[in-house]
Amino acid sequence: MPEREKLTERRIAEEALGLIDEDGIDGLSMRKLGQRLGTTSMSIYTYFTDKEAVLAGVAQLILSEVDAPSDEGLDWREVVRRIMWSYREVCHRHINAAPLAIKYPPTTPDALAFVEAGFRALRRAGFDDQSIARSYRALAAYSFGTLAIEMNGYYATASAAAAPGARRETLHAATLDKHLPTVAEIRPSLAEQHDAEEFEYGLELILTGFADITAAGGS
Amino acid sequence: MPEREKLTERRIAEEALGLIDEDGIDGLSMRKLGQRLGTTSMSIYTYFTDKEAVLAGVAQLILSEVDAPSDEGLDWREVVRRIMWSYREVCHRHINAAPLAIKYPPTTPDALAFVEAGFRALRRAGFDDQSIARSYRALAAYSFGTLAIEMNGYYATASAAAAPGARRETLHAATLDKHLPTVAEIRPSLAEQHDAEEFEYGLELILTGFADITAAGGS
DNA sequence: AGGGCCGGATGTACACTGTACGGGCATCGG
DNA sequence: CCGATGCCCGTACAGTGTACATCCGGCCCT
Repeated sequence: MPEREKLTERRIAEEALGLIDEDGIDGLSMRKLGQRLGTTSMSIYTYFTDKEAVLAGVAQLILSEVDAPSDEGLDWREVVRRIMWSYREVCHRHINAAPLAIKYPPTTPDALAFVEAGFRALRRAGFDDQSIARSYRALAAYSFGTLAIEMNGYYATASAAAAPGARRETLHAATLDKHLPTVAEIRPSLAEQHDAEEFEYGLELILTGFADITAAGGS
Repeated sequence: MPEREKLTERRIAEEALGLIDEDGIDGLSMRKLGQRLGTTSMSIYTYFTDKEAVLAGVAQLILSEVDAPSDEGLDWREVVRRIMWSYREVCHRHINAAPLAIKYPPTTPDALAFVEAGFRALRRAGFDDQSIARSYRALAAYSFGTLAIEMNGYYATASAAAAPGARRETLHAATLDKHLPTVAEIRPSLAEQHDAEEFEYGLELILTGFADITAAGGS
């Protein structure tokens, strides 16, 4: 009831993000969102065509939180590093909403700010258009994948007793892992990985690869 | 009606996959699945605790389709290449179900077969446990991210008129892209990328990085 | 000032979802 | 022959997204 502020596309997305932060992405229903805004679910449809559109709006919101460093006097590598780490930080802070940042590309100016910053840095470093596009794609792929792994505790569930929901065929760790000896051997090393370290490892690996591009002379 | 075959965890997962292939992941409902199996929705709960468990089962199913090359006489790079390309091919063939392959790690022996093959190849090439875990993670991250990008036509929607579902604030391409000049410049290059080529580019980049690990002597 | 209008907000209704619960069934061990 | 034990299914319930019709409040035009 206190929420009698005027309804706004922005405000709706913010409140939706709050709800997702608390209850997860499936916990967001139009009715709950309407209630949280002090109205009903149908009011939202004045500003968004769909529930999907609301989700896309939430994605824009969190993407706009990513740092967009001005590249004055910064090595292009450093600019990319800052963007990537900031992206990761933002998605971890809104971990429940992270799938949205993966699914919906940045489209609004605010959400595109960090992309612009990255592109500009690469351009100043002498990358041609195609190399920039390529690098963007590789970096996006890497961060998406990293998030996907870090989210559901990928390796945690992987190490758990297999086939969690299946009622039959629970494979006994001891006996059946002898059909997959190497998997059994490596599992512990997977479990004890540190997310941040591994993220850095892969990121630097990619940056090194890019450096070779520029060394080879761009196009 | 013709479907009076005995109900089975496997058969349920297969039929669910078929339904997802046709109608997408949201098009799968327990009722439709039951009907397709010749029974009702509730019968499924004898074999799976949840709808989620069914989805995890579908994931195992498609993961088990990935090639698991025997590494006899193959360079480890070639083994990894085959696995990665096969993984990509399988996920593209079941493009609607691909998010499941990302969300649920392989747990059943069949689904783990390709992981075992990859691990074995790396081990024979002299990678220690930690390096194998690292490489697995990096490769998984890359393929997940690649899929995420290739799935929803990431760059296609990115290039489309912005904020598709929002009723207000459609940003006019010409005028507002002057606030994001570099983005505007690069967009065409993004649009004309070829998925397979870019996948190969990134994959080879990663493999080269791994080679440096082994050259440096493993640990 | 009065009347028309129109866009934002909402109430109701419908088709559909996942699944808890309780009963029916056939098969098998005693 | 009698239980009993899995498999199967029918019903019921709470909750979902949203189409559609309605309402209300402020603006413009005459």
